[in-house]
Amino acid sequence: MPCSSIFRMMGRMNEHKKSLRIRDIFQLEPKNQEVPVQGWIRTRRESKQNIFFEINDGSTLKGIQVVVDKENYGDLSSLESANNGAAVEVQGTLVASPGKNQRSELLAKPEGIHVVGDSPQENYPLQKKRHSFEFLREIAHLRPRTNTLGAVSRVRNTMSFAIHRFFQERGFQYIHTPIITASDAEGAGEMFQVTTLPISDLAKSGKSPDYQQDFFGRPSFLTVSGQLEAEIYALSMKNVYTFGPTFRAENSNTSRHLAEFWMIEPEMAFCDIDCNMDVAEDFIKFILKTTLEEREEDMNFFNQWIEKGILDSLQRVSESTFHRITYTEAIKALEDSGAKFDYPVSWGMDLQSEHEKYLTEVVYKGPVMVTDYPKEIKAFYMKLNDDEKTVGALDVLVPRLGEIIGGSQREHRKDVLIRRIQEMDLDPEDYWWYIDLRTYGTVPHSGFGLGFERVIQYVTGMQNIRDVIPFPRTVNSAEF
RNA sequence: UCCCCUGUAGCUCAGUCGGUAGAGCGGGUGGCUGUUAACCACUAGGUCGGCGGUUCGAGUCCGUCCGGGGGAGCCA
Repeated sequence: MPCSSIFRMMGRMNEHKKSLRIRDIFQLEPKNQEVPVQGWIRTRRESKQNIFFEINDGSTLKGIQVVVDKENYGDLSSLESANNGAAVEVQGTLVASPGKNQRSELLAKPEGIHVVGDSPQENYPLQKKRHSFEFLREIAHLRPRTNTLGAVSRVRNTMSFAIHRFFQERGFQYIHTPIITASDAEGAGEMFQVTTLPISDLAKSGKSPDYQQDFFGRPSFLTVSGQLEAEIYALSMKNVYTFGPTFRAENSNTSRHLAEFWMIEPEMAFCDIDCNMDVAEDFIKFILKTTLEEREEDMNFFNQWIEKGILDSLQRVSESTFHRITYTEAIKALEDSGAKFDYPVSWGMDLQSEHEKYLTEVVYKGPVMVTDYPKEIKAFYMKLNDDEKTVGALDVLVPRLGEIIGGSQREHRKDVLIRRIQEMDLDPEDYWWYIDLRTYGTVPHSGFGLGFERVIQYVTGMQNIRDVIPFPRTVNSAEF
């Protein structure tokens, strides 16, 4: 181990004098040194001479084996409550393990195991076997103690930091865009209303609400996107990104939707659609590589138990060059394929998920970036192309998941922007500050958004989005 | 929101033609073993999601409500 790691580890030890994390202990050469451990018991097995515990503290997938030598331990009755789920502190010595499945293990010192909090076995819900994810969702307060949810949690943490690192290393500023917005015209889906008006009383009285009496003096909502605000900062900081919670009140109950999710939205000034694609491609590859490198144990677990072959698949994508095609070329490729689709292909339609999958999995066998969609099926703020028919939209499609990124070059020409707002039957007055940015120092700029949980699903292979966020909020579900 | 599936022991499920309930795991007890999803034996554990209907009789058939899952749409 390099000196720097040892110093870091000693630093951690001094901060938390009582124990090392199990991840750090596994890095040590076993030579009978004293090592304290704090964690929760995953399994207990007993033999004639020994009791074996596996202790997990969340720092690794596999816990450390603690061995009790029954003859020399002393009072064994204190271990009666050392059962699955119990919190324990262990004083032991680190020794090489004669067993097959671990390099080192902890030999408990006499009376060296202290049960801090016991765990009655009659009703402890977590058993030493596979549980359904549906069941685990009902015990979201205990599910991070399982192998899968623990691995998801560590991968999620690593990916969060990889995302920040990607942008920070490239000089992007992290911008905190507002959670509450008074604009209901962002057009990205149903919004949750935020109010301090006494709605129960209003309902009884039958009166309609007077929003001038509401907290902000006007209707307000939870944000569905930080993009418009991110554009403000991009037009002064050049490169910025947001990474925060986002809310959609859609009544959709699927394995890919949440009412509350985390979204990443970079926004770059002096950046056209090609520049946008460069950043998006580098971004995806960076996250994949970092996760594969830094979470090897967890990723092997997903590869074995959740989605066979996912390691190879992610590795390939992280080293590939993404295909770049226009919407028009995509439509032609689908038409020429001769494949039968539930939704027939024609220019002007939006690509359905079956089409996206066909493009990535059959036609190009890898990630595809599709640009220049018909203006009718995209938002008003996307830059109108010279053909007046298409806009500078960008979708990044990957095998297995489909669309992972949606973005565009933004319309930076004031007159065109106003015209597009009017064409969409929106009121330019509502966007006065957005238009103002096109009056003072406007510049071509671009950005994209991606749902953090979707990316975690893609990387882990987890089927249901509710299992990659600690506390999922969906229709009729906000327990915990 | 639409379509399909599903609800039986703490968990995962079986339950035939309508005749008052079964397995594995988990729990408890005992045994065996440097064990590792440990193993073996015994044992306890059920208002079959709720309500209503058909029937001599409903876990089983019908209606309805509630919960869960999958797919679609929409999206991230």
